[in-house]
Amino acid sequence: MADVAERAGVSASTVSRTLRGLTTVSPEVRARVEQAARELDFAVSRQAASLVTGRTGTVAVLVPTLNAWFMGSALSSLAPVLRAAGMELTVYVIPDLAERTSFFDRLPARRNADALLVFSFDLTEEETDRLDSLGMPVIYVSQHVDGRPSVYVDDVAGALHGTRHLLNLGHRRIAFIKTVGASGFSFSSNERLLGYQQALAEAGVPLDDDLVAALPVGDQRALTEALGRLLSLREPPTAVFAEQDEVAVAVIRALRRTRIEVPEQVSVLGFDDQPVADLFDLSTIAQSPSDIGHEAGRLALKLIDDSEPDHTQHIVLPTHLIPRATTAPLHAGEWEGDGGSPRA
Amino acid sequence: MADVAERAGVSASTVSRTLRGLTTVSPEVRARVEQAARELDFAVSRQAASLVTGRTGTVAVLVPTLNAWFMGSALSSLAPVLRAAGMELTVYVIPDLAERTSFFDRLPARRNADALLVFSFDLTEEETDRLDSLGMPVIYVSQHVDGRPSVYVDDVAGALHGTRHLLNLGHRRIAFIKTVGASGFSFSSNERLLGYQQALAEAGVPLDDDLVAALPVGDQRALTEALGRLLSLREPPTAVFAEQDEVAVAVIRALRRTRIEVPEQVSVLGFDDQPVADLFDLSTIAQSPSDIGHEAGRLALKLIDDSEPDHTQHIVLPTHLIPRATTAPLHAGEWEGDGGSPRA
DNA sequence: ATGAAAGCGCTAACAG
DNA sequence: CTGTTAGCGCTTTCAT
Repeated sequence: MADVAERAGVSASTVSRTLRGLTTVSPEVRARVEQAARELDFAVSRQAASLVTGRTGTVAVLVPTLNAWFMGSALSSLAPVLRAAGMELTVYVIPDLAERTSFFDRLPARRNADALLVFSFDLTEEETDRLDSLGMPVIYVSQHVDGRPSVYVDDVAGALHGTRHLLNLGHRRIAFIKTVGASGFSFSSNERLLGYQQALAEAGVPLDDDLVAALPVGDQRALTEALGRLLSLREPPTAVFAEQDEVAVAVIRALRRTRIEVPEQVSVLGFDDQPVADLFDLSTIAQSPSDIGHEAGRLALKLIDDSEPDHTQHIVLPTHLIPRATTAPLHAGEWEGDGGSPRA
Repeated sequence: MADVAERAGVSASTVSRTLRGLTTVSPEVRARVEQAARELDFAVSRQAASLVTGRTGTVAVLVPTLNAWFMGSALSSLAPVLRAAGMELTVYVIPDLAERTSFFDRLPARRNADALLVFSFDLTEEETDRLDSLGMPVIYVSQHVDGRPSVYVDDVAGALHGTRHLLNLGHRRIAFIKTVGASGFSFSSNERLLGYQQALAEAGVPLDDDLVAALPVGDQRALTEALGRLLSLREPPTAVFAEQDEVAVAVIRALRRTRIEVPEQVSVLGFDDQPVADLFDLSTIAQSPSDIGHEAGRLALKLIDDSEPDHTQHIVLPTHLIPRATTAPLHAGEWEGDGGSPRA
């Protein structure tokens, strides 16, 4: 910066003021400085700047993985929001318990970011408390944490609408497949199960624990077993609501492999509306991770600027049903429904 | 840090030495300092440290998007490599031309990272030159750039093997579907086309431009049109080699919609081995983005430490054919092949 | 093995 | 509107 100052024939302060866009610089001086800076390919060192401002110009995100549709979409739309505000994005990927422990132990984000966005983790209260000690706004994304700012979709309503859709099609025996994350990571499972149960209750359909399965996403064997359990019930389900599209697709493939037709004999409904849902013509509950990312970014910027950190913000985004080809009226199929005609 | 020093009853220098793991600290003092640091939840400010060391402790990556299988996998495996070395990961997402221009204009990474990893961009020579001026190692990932360190898979060999596989199955009319990225971003298209052509040449099969189509990924309409062109050729292809799994899957869906059986009538081969390939039982050429990410990370760390930046490193990773259910011998189908029996 | 002192590059008062 | 001065929190000589 001294070089630029010398070249422009001004003091370092003036260069600083110019480069930060302060208005208290005369046009001609500004021009000289900008030219000098350009000629020298000068860029301000965030390091040095933040040393004195106390702000790092960086937003950190904590994610379980980057290798997932949700994270990819959310971060892809979070990034431009930050960029537009001149902020950098640094990413902490915490794929397993060991890394998780180490992260919460050392809190490397401390002093190295102005805000932290925590994605999709099912945190213990201890961990949340620990994050409170970070000395920066912490925003919880895709999860509701009481008393802390969060951005998430209304999972209960989503699952409620999905289940209603199946009920409206005449289904009464509706299975629900929960996803249990590996090593303590969880998604919005519980909320979605709640929505499912709520819909059944309001329709007067009795809950049946046998219809609820929980399995790790991507575990083919567990899925097959769970499906086997469902199909061998005295009253097997005529519809399956999977809490994630990926699982729904696996269900479809497994059923078709057994020559059980979807949706003629069993309807299948997913949740997410990932690209794969379209490829499989999967009916599903759509959520928009890019909206989530966008909102989370805006909220982060706001909280960074806010001097009043008291008013806890909750941003709840909507979901909506995308009816495609894997859900159909009960009687359209030939499976034995309540009153339908049995089949060989 | 002064607080820690006071609490441990030592000087700031000693705290610094301890926290950086230097050996020149007596065990007892080390213990005192570590305890004090822990009690005060102290974390070193990278900002202040880098001001004097000249190193930021950060690796930057430049990606066109995060919303893609390749990036997600690569970054998910890059991250732990950096973490293990105590480095942070900052991400620049450049989704469009405007952001691209602005990035190369301002080069925000300057002075704010110790190395830059450039993913999957088809850079102009001007841009590459500009990056050279960054004053840090720049590593090109998933692309070969002459004279600069890069990490990529052998696309030529991959496409060569894929095409050979189809040739070995008896196919002679093999279409190739290239992908053209939006707004100047390109993937390894050209290399793959080259491998395809090479395989045909070595088998003595004449090249036919009519069999090569180029379309933007995700453009349903363009795909349908391209397919229409292929299917209305005097000698239509009996196999389609798509340069990306996503396109291959779209091809399969389009063909089946028209009641053209895959692979009985037309074989389809992809490239990548994304999860969706497995879901569609797609034969494909596998590449491993996680290996790429891993190697890129290691290379970055190495170049950061190296004082000798002369020996340009190129890391070329292998691909391999994953034969699944969408490629089959020519005569297994009923389409009119060269000598096959025509069908109604 | 430890401490004292200097200074990394910048911004924030404060003068003028 | 611009320059001067004093640090921000750390690492690094250089002593001891």
